[in-house]
Amino acid sequence: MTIDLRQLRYFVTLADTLHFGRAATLLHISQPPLSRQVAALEEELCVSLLKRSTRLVELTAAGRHFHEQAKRIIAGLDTAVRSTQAIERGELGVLRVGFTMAAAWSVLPPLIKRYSDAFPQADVQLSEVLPKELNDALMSGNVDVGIAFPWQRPPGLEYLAVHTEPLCAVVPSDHRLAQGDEIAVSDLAGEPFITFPATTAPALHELVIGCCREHGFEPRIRLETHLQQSIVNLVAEGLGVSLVPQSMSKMRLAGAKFLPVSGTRMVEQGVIWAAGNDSPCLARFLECARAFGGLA
Amino acid sequence: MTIDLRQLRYFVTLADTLHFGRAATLLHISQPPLSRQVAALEEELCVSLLKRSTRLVELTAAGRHFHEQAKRIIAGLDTAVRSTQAIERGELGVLRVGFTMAAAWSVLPPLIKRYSDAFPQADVQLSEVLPKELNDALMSGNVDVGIAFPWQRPPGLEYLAVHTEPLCAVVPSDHRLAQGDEIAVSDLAGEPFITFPATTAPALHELVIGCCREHGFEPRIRLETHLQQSIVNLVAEGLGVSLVPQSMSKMRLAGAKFLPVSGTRMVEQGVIWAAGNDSPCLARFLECARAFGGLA
DNA sequence: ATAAATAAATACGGAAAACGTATCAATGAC
DNA sequence: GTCATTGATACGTTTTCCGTATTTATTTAT
Repeated sequence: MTIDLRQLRYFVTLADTLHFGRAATLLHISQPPLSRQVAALEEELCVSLLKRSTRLVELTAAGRHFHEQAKRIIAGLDTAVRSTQAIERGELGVLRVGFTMAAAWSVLPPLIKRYSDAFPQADVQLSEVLPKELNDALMSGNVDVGIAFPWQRPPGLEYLAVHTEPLCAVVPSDHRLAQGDEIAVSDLAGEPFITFPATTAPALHELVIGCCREHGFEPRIRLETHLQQSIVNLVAEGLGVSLVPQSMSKMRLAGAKFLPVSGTRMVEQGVIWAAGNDSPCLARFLECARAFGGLA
Repeated sequence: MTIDLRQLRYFVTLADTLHFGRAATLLHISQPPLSRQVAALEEELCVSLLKRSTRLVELTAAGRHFHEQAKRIIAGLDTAVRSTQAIERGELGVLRVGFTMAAAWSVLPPLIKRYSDAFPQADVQLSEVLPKELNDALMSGNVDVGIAFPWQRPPGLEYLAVHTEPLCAVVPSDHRLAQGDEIAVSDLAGEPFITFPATTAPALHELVIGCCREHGFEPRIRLETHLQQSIVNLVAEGLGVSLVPQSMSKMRLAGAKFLPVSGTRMVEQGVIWAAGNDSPCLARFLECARAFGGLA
């Protein structure tokens, strides 16, 4: 089958006008090639599509059907071209985002909103990943971009910081420190600590411990929990205190009080992606991330 | 947009194999034209579909999408070709059949069954028409073929007989004639007649009256009814007798008895169509009708 | 590190296809 | 009966496309 799209276009115009001369004019060709191409199409189909007389051209039943089909095919190609171009521009497609819980409380929502507003046709697939799993997910191509606290990243992964914030303390509401407004890190010396788990979030874990050591004491770690957000729950139960990213204070919970802390280290969140990933959606997302980081 | 189906076919094969040389072999061309056509396609789309190195060819995100779309378009053309050919052969399409009530009791069911069995994909649209309306419906193209008793037909309409049957008498069950098995037409002389209506079924009306006159009496017409099948109902109520096509005796009804009648005229049923109607479904149907008439 | 091999792109000459002008044939109007 | 209209056909020209040969780049093997 050697049917040509040109033959379909010619036939559709002819079927629309039912006049070889006028159809040829619309197609910006002369009449003879139109006659020939349509005849060739009928030959290839082994179907007579038109009933011709020198005075009148009309479609056969098969011609009417093929007219509809040809229009559908041409329109389908047109939409295929448009959608393909939209995909290359990154306006259409899928962006798989892997985020950590710490990011979910801070930078994730506004960043995703910015991107989704800019590219409403892109399909954003969010999935929570454990920090230690993020690198693998990025390298294997299971996610396009990670949003997380930076950690050791293997060659081939790029990083861009988009957000920094201080740590803050969270203490039980009936704790003596809960009376004041702002505390120092050293005020927490001797308190039982509930920390981010070293196994799944080693970066945040070390940040908190390093912050304490910088201020002259070794934190007494009482609990670690695999679910980061339950740190606040455990504090509210009176089991200890913790240092968490300030954005977690949005999680208002009876029994827990968040306090600003002077002189803490900063928590940084950023986007991580595979350098070899040429997904157009990723490129557009990174533009958003750069702009977002610029105004932070 | 001057995209060519050949370019789609070339691209699909290339995307399937991800190897210019092997794809060219599958397409029975050499490698350079394949490179050129694919490059031309990308040029026309303004989209890079493939990431090439001299060692490795892979699809971009846009290329993966266009691959799917191109396959869909090519498959769509293929089915369009097949269905168009099926339409020309008369295997697919619509056949609009206009039938009269007399035909519905005799020739219509087996003829339609024969046709539907032979062409199960054809869509048969049955509609009852009054005999006097049939010619107009055929000439205007509202129906493709009529099944009816033959009547005056204008030039441009063709007719083919497919079925003949005798008339039979229908009398009330308690009528004196209901005792015997077969009667003569003249036995009905003097009986009140219920006939086919002269206005809507003039041909059958005249057949019955002519049959009586042939046997030496003028029927005393008591009733005519626009609904032909109600003739039997009225006979069952004891209002009179009638001569109807024998096939109507399939309509078993308490109170009415059908009796063979010797020496009646024959009722003929046939198909009627417009000579200029080149519907392939009609052509196939007429072949069925000819075969059906041949074995009757 | 160098050489060989592999794969895609490019150059160029010839073949095939498509187009346009001119013409023919058929049909309907005056 | 003549003319105008319309689609098909003939033929020369232009364009496009293909195939062979070559180039370029990258990977593998020595």
